[in-house]
Amino acid sequence: MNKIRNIKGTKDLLPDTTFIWQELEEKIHHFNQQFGYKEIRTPAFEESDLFKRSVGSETDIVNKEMYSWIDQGGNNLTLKPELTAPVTRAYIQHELGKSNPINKLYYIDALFRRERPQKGRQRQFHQFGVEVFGSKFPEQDAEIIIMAFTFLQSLGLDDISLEINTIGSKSIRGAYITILQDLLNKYRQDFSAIDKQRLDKNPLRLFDSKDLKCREIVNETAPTIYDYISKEDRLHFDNVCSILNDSGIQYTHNQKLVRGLDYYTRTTFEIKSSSLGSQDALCGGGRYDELVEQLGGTSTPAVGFAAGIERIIMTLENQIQRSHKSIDIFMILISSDALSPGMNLANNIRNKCNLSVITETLRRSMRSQMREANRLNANYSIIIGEDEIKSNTAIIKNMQNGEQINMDMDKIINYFIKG
RNA sequence: GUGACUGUAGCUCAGUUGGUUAGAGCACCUGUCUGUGGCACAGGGGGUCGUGGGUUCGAUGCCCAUCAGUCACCCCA
Repeated sequence: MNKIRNIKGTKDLLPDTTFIWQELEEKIHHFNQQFGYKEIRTPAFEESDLFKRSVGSETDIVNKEMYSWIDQGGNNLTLKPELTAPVTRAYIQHELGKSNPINKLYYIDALFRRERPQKGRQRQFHQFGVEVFGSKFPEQDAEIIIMAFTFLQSLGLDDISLEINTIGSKSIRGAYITILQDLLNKYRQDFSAIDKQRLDKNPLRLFDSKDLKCREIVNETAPTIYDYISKEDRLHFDNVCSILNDSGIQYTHNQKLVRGLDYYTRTTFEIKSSSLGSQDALCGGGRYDELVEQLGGTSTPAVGFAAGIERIIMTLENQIQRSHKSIDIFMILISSDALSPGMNLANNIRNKCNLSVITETLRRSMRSQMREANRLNANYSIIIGEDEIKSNTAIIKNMQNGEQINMDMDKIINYFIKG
C-alpha cells in the first residue's frame, strides 16, 4: 500500500518549528492591538462570484489559480485565494459601517492558490494583514504603511525596502492602459511572446519585464500613469509621501510599481526583502476606494495590506536560534503502584503551582526515564518507585546540580509553590 | 501550464569506471552503571538505493517512462 502524502504545495509544521509561528502570531496580535485594530475571521470558502467580482475575472488568480468546486447543492464555491474580498464582504453584510464610521480590522489566515510551488510560494500559505474601512484621507494610507514597515522592522528584519506608488482611479487607469497599448503596439514585433501577451492583457506589467530590450522601449516611449492621474489623486499621494517623510521611514517612489489585483485605486505599496530569492515581496497593499460599492455596499473608502507569513519566517530563519524550551518537572514512575499517585501529584502541581509536568507513560527503566528528563531539559525530576510508595514520599531531584531530597508527598506542593 | 536540476537509513550526505553481505555522522535503543541524566566506551535496530519497465550472466549505478521534491518563468504574499 502506498503511503498518503501531503498535497503538493502544502506544508506540515512539525513540533520543532511551530514555536516560531506561535511567537510571530502573538507579536501580530499585540502589535495590531497597539494600533487599536480588531481581529476579524472569515470562513475558509466563499461563493466563487465574490472573487470574480473583486479580484477581477481577467486576473491569473481567478482564471487559473482558484480552488473551486460545485458542492452537492449546486453552489459554486472557492477556497479563499486572498482576504480583502472576504473581509469586505463581511463588512458589507454585517453593516459594520453603520455602527462605526471607521472600522480598523486585522486578520491572520490561510489562503489557497493553485500555483506551481517554489521558494516563497505554496498552494496553501498564510498572511496577516489589515483592512481599514471609512477613511479616504492620506493619513490612513500612511498609518498602515508605517504599521507594515515598523512591524517588519521590529522583528529584526534589516534587508527590507519600501516602495510606494499611486495608480489613480479605475477609470483613469482604463484610459491610460488604452493609451499605453496604442503606443506600444508599434513595437510589438520587438517583444517576446510573453511580453506580447502582457501588452494585450496587462500592459502595466511591461514596465518590469525581464526582457531588457522591452524594458528599454517601454521606459523611453511610455508615459507613466502619474502623468495621467487627476489633481486630487496627485494631492492625495503627495500628502501620503509627506507624512512618510515626517515619520523618518525610508521609501522610494517607484512609478512602475504595479499590483496584480483589479480593485486597487490611488496608493499602492510593497515591502521587499533582498534575502528572499525570486519571490521577494514580503508585504503588499494599497487603497481600494471603489470595492465596497462594487460589491453592493454603500460607497466607502478603504485601504489595507497583506503580508506573507511564510516569507517573513524565511527571512527570519537565519536569526532564529532554536531555543531549547525547557519543562519544569519530569515525573519518573518506576513501579505500577506509582502510576496513579504520580499522575495525581502531577495534576496537583499543574493546577496549584502553574508548572509544566510531564509524566512517564512508556514504563521505561529508571535510567531511560532519567535520560528523557535530561533530554527534555527538565528543571526537576520527581522519582516515585516502590520504596517511595511504601513511605508515602517522593524524591525531588534538581537536574541542574544533581541534588536530591526525599520528601513527604503532602509537602511537595508547598515546596514548588515556594519555588 | 513551461523549463532546469535532484531522489541512497528518521535527518545530513558518502559510495560503486555495472559484480555478489550498501556505508558514515547525527538521532534512536541497550549495556558498562542490580533504582539515577549529561561525558566516555561497547554493542544494536532501522534501507526491496523514489516507483515501474528495459539492456545485461548480473543494475542502486546505464536507458526509457512515471511519481515526488527543489529552483526559475508566468503570476503573486
